[in-house]
Amino acid sequence: MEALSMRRLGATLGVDPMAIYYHLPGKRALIRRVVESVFATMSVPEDGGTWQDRVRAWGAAYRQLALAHPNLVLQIVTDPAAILVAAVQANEALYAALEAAGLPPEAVVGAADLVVDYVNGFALAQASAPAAGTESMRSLVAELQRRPAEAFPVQRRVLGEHPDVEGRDSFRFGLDVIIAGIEGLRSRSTAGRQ
Amino acid sequence: MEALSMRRLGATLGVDPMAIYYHLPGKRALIRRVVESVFATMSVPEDGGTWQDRVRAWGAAYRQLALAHPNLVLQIVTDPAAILVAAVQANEALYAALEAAGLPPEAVVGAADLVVDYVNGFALAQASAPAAGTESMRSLVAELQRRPAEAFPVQRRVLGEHPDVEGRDSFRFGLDVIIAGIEGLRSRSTAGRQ
DNA sequence: ACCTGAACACCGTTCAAGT
DNA sequence: ACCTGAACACCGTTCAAGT
Repeated sequence: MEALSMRRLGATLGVDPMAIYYHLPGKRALIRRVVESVFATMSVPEDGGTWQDRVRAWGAAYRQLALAHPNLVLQIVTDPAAILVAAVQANEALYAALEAAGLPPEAVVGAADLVVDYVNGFALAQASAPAAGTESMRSLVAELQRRPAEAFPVQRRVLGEHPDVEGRDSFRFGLDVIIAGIEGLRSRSTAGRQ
Repeated sequence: MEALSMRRLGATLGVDPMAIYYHLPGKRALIRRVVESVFATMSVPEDGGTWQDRVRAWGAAYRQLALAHPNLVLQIVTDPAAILVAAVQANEALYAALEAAGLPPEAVVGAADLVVDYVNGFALAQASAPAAGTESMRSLVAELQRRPAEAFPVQRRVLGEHPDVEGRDSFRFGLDVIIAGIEGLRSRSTAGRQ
């Protein structure tokens, strides 16, 4: 996706590449516009279900968006202004779900950042995964085998014992662990039970 | 840090830029070598303390490395082969800590991926933060004010009520929530208590 | 074995000029 | 108001050639 160059864009528009500079101040501005319009696309079902389900729904929506537009996450994470645009657009539903969990404001912010950072990290790892599927599990094992036999014993042991990693959804797994952690926060911060 | 170009590297080595191609097959190979040598630098104290402390120590070490070499995380996450090199190097200590927590192998893998994805997401967000300090909190508020007043009500409310976000370490906060979530996994997967 | 230099096919961005 | 074209200062990589 260096396919998006000013010159190529100009070419596919059948226009002199430099015409773009009349409409936008530069390439970063172009990317910000793309980010903005893609995130306007992200629809996460408001309300309905527990706050846990709403966080999961948010995660699923973000992930779907990242899958539909690989490299986009990279562009976002690379440009402070794009981060802002994306964050403001996407965070609303997430904040709402976490507020519904009964968290105090600073915990809502902290928990939302955690979820966003995780989801971005996951999306990036997945975007540049060698082959889809086992999410680089096989290649990790292969890399280990290329190293001296006595190195990295724990990874060898754990990965040697690994059962079918095929069948599991590691995104969902991570998100569920995070949600469990947030549940702990909740009981710590609320006086009674709710 | 597009400062690392083959031509510039050649120049600072006082050598024809193309001489590099005799030693390495291309720029990606160069970056992989850099990643490899930087990660060889990452030292996380083996043993000592609870598994929770060891996970925190690992997180702190990774974070320090990311702070010392901003853009590096971006290069890693951008190149499948670099991911492998970095993962194999860094994951050993993390796997060891999670194994010590008494998790079954597939949970060790899942939890390690979660921690790594979070830490990468955090590092990337921080690397391109506009101004250090509040971690883009101020600019998020500013961005909100540039939008129509009726938009994004939840974010306005929560961020309006936010107390001193200055004083808190949001990396540590997120990591602790994750650790709490992993503790939940543990009690679910072990027969007795340990 | 190691380095050089010219060349190729690209970039983003500027600036003066055209309609 | 909107587009063009030449130019500038870069990229990564190839390939034949030098020592």
